[in-house]
Amino acid sequence: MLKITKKVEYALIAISYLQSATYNKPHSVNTIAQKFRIPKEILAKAMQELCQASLLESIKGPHGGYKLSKNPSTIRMTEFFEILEGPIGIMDCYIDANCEQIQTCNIKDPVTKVNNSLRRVFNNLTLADMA
Amino acid sequence: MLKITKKVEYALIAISYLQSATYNKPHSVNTIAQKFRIPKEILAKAMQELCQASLLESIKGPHGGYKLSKNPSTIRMTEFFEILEGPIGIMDCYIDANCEQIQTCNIKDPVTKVNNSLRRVFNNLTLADMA
DNA sequence: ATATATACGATTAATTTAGTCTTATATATA
DNA sequence: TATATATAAGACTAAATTAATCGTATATAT
Repeated sequence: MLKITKKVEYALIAISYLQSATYNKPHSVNTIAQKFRIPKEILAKAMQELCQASLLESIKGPHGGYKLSKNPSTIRMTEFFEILEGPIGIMDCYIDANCEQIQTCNIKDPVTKVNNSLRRVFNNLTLADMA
Repeated sequence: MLKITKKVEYALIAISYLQSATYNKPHSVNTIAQKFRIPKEILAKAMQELCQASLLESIKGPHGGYKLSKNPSTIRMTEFFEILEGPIGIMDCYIDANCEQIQTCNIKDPVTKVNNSLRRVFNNLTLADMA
């Protein structure tokens, strides 16, 4: 119930590690994956997405890897989650306006309120809180 | 991201309906399923579980169905969710203490804090808020 | 050149969720 | 008392999502 995906979990582990590790030195996906015994391919994909969103900086080649490119305390968890998995919400209708049952739906308003509450929780948490 | 299941969604629809409908009269799964165009079997299963947890009262036979057996404003969403889907938490380790990576896990504490925040949100919402 | 790293897409496997089907039991009422 | 309507419960199938793997291209330090 209300689970995050492994991709997000692995990304959190990596970000937490980057915060505790040497700041100016890049850390490779291989290193992190081995250290925490997580599949490197999934982590790699997450890191690429975070890089595209410019939360991370990537350095290619030997001794390369990823570095934090922003202060984690400035990144809200909402943003982090949504880069990796799209909008936060307990039901899809929050975005998917194509729901045919939208007229008869009797829980639209409360669901919106719950979504807002959830977003409030994750707006008040930053990546720095995950370290 | 952080979605509820259809079972929970359908149960919310039904509970919301029961709150707006005649209180002392039972309402059948068939009626509710047709009214909101949702699959009756899934709804039926949810209703049975809520009945076992004595949130609902069931009346068998013709003119039977389900009635609310408690004031919805006294039922926390936490309780409601957990009857239908088990413990709330963004990761399984909250309950599943068998995780082999628990020693090396560097996000255990923050994840616990997030879980607590989530539970706080749903502790402060009651079923009455969903009507 | 070579080894190490990211980038990205395709594919497969596993798990979870959603939905259907079947049978049993209770009961109102014609 | 037969019948139709309802819940109870579990088995089963289908669909969708998630997790994991594989392959190939590109960049770059040494």
